[in-house]
Amino acid sequence: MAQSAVHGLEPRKTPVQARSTETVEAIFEAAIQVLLAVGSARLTTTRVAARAGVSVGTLYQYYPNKQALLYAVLERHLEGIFAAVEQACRESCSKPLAQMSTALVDAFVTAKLQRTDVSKALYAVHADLDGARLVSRVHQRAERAIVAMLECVPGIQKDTLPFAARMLISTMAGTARHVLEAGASPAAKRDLREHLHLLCGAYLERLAALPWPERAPLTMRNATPKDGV
Amino acid sequence: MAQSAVHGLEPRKTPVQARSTETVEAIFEAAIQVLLAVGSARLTTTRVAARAGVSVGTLYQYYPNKQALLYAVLERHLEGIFAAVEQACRESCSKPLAQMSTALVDAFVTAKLQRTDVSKALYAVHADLDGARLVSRVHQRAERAIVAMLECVPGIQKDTLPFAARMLISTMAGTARHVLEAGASPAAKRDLREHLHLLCGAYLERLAALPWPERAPLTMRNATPKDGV
DNA sequence: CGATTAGATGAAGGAAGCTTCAGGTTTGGA
DNA sequence: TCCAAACCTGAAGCTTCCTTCATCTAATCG
Repeated sequence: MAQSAVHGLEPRKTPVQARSTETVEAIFEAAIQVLLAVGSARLTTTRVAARAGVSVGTLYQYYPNKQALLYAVLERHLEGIFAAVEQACRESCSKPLAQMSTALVDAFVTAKLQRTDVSKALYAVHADLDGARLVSRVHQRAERAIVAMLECVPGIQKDTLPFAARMLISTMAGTARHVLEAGASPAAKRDLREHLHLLCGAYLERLAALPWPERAPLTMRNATPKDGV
Repeated sequence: MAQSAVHGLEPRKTPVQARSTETVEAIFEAAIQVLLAVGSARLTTTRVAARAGVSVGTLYQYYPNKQALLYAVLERHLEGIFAAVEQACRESCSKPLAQMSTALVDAFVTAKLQRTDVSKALYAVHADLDGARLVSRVHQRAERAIVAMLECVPGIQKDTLPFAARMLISTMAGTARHVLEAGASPAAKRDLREHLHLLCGAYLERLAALPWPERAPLTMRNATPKDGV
């Protein structure tokens, strides 16, 4: 279950009896509810506890502090999304490039837009926590999966793949965020998916068609002036 | 100077004498300094005032509250970046598609990565303030500029342009954010620029090559199953 | 050179909310 | 049944920080 690699955010105590297992889950769900109801800025531990039907003290028995609680929520959310991405990558390994792209985009978009409200609310949490570290950890797994998938493409430049994977992830994340923060109308959701198909498809095909350089790959160490695409 | 369209964030008093003009600027700069020094979460009005060499009371004479101050900082930052983008669009109107893409990417990347530390620190501010509204206002201007530029491309589907422009902006913003939050090494900066050239170039060329549909544009109302890119 | 306006001060009020802990209740096994 | 461990309670301590305002100094003008 992906050990939290951040100090001070580990659960304080692990539930033993069934009663407390339910309590912990109730607190977790309540955190999401409160997030949706009043937003990240006005989310307080007391409010979360009240919503969960327990007292604050109980909350602090399982989460050492407010951050830890929010961290757990964010973590589960991200895990869900990138698990979907990883699976799509695994399943598309032997397929043609265009289908890889489509599968990747569809997996991400579907997962990310499943619970529009939650996705949106969690952007604020991400900032509070300095979620960058968590995000980068989760992204890294997705990145590896994408690289593994793309390595199956014949003739592709392998050394560009890690950064290309990061580009794909951050492009999908960035555009989705934009759509979410703008309200995520049904039309926008549809457009997002279709344009991402175009965008990622075109990018990957161009990457695959890139000529093999003699000595200087795309990520070159020796500075030569850039001239055009 | 782009009237702040958000209530309660307007300056409380406008400097009249030269002395106070300097004070206001000092406070503004101090806010950035403190942001870089201790981060958004630990930025307090007292700290900012101290760094500016004035007392808290003075700060509150010009900024009605802490948010207003941070809003001003974020606003100037975004204005700077998207002014560069707008200019690039204006200058590339008659050029070929590939050069449009390159100019757009270069303008954005150069502006955004100019002050890596500031860009990075402001992500937290964006969240505190619900900067989404501000961002969308600034993005809208950039979007219009991009659309105007792309409309010069012969044979391109005009009705896809607004969303395409949003895709370009949010792609650039998303990938840049990723690079910034990962530390923005020189290598990553270089890769970002070059991959954005590939990505945006490929996307735009594909958009331009899109066949004109009979009745159903890309944003179609009647659901037909998707089959491949 | 007064009078008036602009600008600056910073101690203190006050709100908000995280976290603790001393003491109660429930559970489950012996 | 009885006890120890698990679990729960919630008032209160404590910290942090935003914001105000009565008061003081500096600039400007007739």
